[in-house]
Amino acid sequence: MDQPVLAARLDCVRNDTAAAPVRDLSGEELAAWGGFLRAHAELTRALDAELVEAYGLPLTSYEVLLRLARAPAGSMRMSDLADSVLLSRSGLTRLIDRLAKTGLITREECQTDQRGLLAVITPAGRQLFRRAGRTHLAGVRERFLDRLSEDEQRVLARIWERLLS
Amino acid sequence: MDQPVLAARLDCVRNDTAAAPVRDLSGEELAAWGGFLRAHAELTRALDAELVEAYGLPLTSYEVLLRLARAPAGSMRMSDLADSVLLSRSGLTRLIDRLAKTGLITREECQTDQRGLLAVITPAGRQLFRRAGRTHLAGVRERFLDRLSEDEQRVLARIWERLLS
DNA sequence: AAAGATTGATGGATCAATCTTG
DNA sequence: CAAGATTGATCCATCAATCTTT
Repeated sequence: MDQPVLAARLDCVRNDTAAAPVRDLSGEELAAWGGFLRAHAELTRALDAELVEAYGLPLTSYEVLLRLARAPAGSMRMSDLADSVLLSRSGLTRLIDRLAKTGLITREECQTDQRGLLAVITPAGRQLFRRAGRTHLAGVRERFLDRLSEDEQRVLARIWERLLS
Repeated sequence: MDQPVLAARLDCVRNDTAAAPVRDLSGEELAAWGGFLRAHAELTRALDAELVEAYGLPLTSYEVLLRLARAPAGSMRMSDLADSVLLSRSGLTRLIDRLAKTGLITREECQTDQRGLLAVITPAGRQLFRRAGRTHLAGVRERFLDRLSEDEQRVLARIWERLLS
């Protein structure tokens, strides 16, 4: 059908036969960066599989339940929720659709602003969250936290804070 | 249509009204783990967008070009390639389809084993890889490596190695 | 039968366009 | 018109089933 994207892009970058001034990653740099990518991939894959296996609940859905369970009145505006779980608006809309279909979440109108909608966690949602939380926390501890010293945890926290600022 | 997954799963975990013996994450633990997730999400999102914007080349495709460019003869078996970029077999098949359609990769039969196929990077693929590599490395340095001390890089490398073993 | 690769069905995410309310 | 949310089209990944070669 299409495929024009790459072809088009190739045209705009003609003629750079000049030498490449790119220093490759050093061994240490590669270990720091590549390991980061690989560790994330393996951890999230394992944790997601674990939750799906035990409760049919993917990791992203768990994150949504987590935010709502922590929020006052168990509810949040759709936009805020989307931001907090790093999902697009439309992505969250459809995720909430799914969670609502299984009764873990309901939608409520927002009193102060008729445009807004609230996602609210149901009692069933809270119950599943509590159970899944046990599994999930155990997994995070076993695969991640328990393999780090307190010192290393502090170093990591400092690093993430710097990267995200 | 269906939705039976969650409902079914809820049934199998009846009756755990007992107290939850789950200690929540401490502040430091949360910072180490949550920051890890968040940093990964933001970094890969930005790096992917950068490559797509400049070359129409998503990050996963770039990774494939990288592996092939480094491999002897610019070629790898489909299975090995799939493993090395952490993709399922079928996922890789379709990704190679796309890359072949734009001329960055070709498929070749494997001489020693008629079952196998080789993915081979083309000259056009190498050229795009070189260009995209500059962009990508610069991005990784700017957003990640340059914000870490050498010491921190070493600590990270040690941690990833431990997590992945 | 097992291994390598592909295909069909489906899940889950995105962007762009749209609808409603402020 | 701007903001909140949803819908339509599409992209990218997975699992399960299949086909070929060993």
